[in-house]
Amino acid sequence: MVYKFEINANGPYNYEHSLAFLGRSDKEALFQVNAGKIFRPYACDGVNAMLAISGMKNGVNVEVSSDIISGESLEKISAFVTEWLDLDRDILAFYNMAAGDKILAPLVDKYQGARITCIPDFFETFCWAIAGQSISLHVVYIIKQLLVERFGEEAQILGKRYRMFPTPEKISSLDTEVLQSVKLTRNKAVCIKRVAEMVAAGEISKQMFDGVDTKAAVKELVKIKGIGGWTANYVMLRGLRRNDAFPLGDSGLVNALRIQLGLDRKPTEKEILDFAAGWNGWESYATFYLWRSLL
DNA sequence: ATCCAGGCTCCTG
DNA sequence: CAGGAGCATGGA
Repeated sequence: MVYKFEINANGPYNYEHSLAFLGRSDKEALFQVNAGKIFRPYACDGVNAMLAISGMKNGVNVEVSSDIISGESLEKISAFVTEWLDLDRDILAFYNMAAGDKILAPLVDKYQGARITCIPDFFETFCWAIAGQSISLHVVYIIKQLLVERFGEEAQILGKRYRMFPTPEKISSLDTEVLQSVKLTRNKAVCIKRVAEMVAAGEISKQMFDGVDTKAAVKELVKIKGIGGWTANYVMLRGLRRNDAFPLGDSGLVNALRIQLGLDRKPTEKEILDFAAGWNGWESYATFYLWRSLL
């Protein structure tokens, strides 16, 4: 059966920007972009379905194909898509701030309606961020593919088999040597295993950071060996959907700024903080729009 | 070949 | 405390 519903974004939204970001790699393991539609196998709490997402004015259409599905499950799927594409965030305040900023003004004009592509799964966010330290995006996609293929659980959807992102329980059960075999450095393998243990044991969770400001949350996360300022802020940005996460030193951020400002060298961290002085509270979206400028 | 990728730890002076 | 090597891998 196919169930259809719409999700309206909270404020400006242009689906084309979601497509551009989601379709940036042909190595993506968890979903597919094809002819303007996003196809994603979904398996959660015993509900298996294929999602087909397409754009509409200021929102998306979602088609859910599944053998059986409850209204409650459809609501969960709606919440999942909303979180993934960041459809519920009120971004008008960001636009108001950006309009007066010499770096951001042209970007919000050019990429009107672009929203951060978030990562709804808390553990997956960590894996992506940790794996992505100091290597090119291309290689992170390869690592993600290996993680999913080798350690992800299978889900049966409409007669076909798909693999989901590995659970923290599964990853925590692996020897670090095994984890290293998916092109992770030893430190990254140890760190991912540790985070897997912590998530599986409930020592860290999204809910735990409810009401905790971003700087304090970052301070907690960097206590974990292998997680530094960049990784913690990245998790805050894409996983916990904070407005004010700022992955300083991020190579994409640095390069985008260099290009936007026409510099013949990379801006220093001090200079970046200076540029960002007026972004107060919207560093996440500022960073994402700069990333968007590199696609 | 050499350098750099959406970094972090550890060691040195 | 700043500075630099080492880590894994693939692309330019």
